[in-house]
Amino acid sequence: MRSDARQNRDRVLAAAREEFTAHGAAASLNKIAQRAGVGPGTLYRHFPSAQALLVAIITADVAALVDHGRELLGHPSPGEALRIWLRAVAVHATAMRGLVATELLGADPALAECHDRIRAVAGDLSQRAGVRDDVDDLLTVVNAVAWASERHPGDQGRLGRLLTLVTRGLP
Amino acid sequence: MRSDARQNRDRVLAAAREEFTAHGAAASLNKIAQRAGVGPGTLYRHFPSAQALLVAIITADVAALVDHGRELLGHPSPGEALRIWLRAVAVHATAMRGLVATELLGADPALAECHDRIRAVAGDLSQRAGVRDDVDDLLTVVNAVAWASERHPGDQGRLGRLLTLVTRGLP
DNA sequence: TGTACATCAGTGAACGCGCGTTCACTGATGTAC
DNA sequence: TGTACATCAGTGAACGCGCGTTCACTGATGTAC
Repeated sequence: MRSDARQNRDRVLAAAREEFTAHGAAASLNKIAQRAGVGPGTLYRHFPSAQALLVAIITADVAALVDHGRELLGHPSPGEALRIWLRAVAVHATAMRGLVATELLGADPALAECHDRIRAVAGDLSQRAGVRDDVDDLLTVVNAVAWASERHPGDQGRLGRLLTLVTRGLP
Repeated sequence: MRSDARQNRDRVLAAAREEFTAHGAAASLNKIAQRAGVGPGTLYRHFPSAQALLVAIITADVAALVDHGRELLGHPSPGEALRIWLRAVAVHATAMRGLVATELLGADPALAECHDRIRAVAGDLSQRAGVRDDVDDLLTVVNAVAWASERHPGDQGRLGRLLTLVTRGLP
């Protein structure tokens, strides 16, 4: 890839991250291009749709999350490891303003793979901690709580309290 | 109020309920008017903004919810009463596609009153059940779970499972 | 190292679209007699 | 009961707006010599 192209691609990705964080699903592609300092055509050259943009952002986040989870498999306290990782998942979800699961992200195969990778790690950590709940249910609750706590940006401790509330029933 | 005006107002409200349920915050006022069989001007005559529409819908729902909660104060099992009512809250939230807390519903005083009334009932039921968590946190979690389970319409039992998961730590 | 040029990325005005919203006009309602 | 009329609700074409998206054109890059 040509050097200017890579640079613009990176700038678009950074701008998209900011816009999605600020406006969630209501983010505008024209504004992302404007914020990145490129024409709308340039954005489309790199990402044919808003979904493609999101996929690129989320794929990177998920890779980091999966690595983190794998490391936590060696944590001395399995229950604690699960809680730490679920919190990291929540923070990731928060950064995208609940977009993780919005309609925008319908049927993209790359996202399905992201989901599978997250679920696999969640499954490993859960099993090690002796949790018997459905892994999807657990992740859904964590995402839901993340989404909810985003909407009270003034209340810093809320995410922590909500996570404590919902994970209190775990072993 | 003139009889035709009341009839149209009711039809707009019914149409709005359907559109908000189907499309959440992305519902279109023009489409609501169309569905109700009135011109857009008629909608505006009754409700000057989307927020006014939502306030009218939610106020009615909340009144029913509060009545239900008051009745449950006489339930023989306080813990069970709280669970039943939280489930009703979740179902109400589900009907509005997570709109209950969207930006659309910013600073309307009528909504603040709705919130206060819900919180009061939640507080009474919680106290009776010996729950020591912050009432707002509890309601937030329930709303979050409702929001999350909406997005899996195929999975009927999900809402119940999620509620069980998050209320398992309660007395 | 210097230059010519093919390639491909970037540009941004312009398009069609559906949105929220308005307002001059029409018409139904309900009242006064 | 019947009629005239004032009131106010309903209409819907039209407006401006910002959106996603396109495409003919410009210009930067990197390579071949």
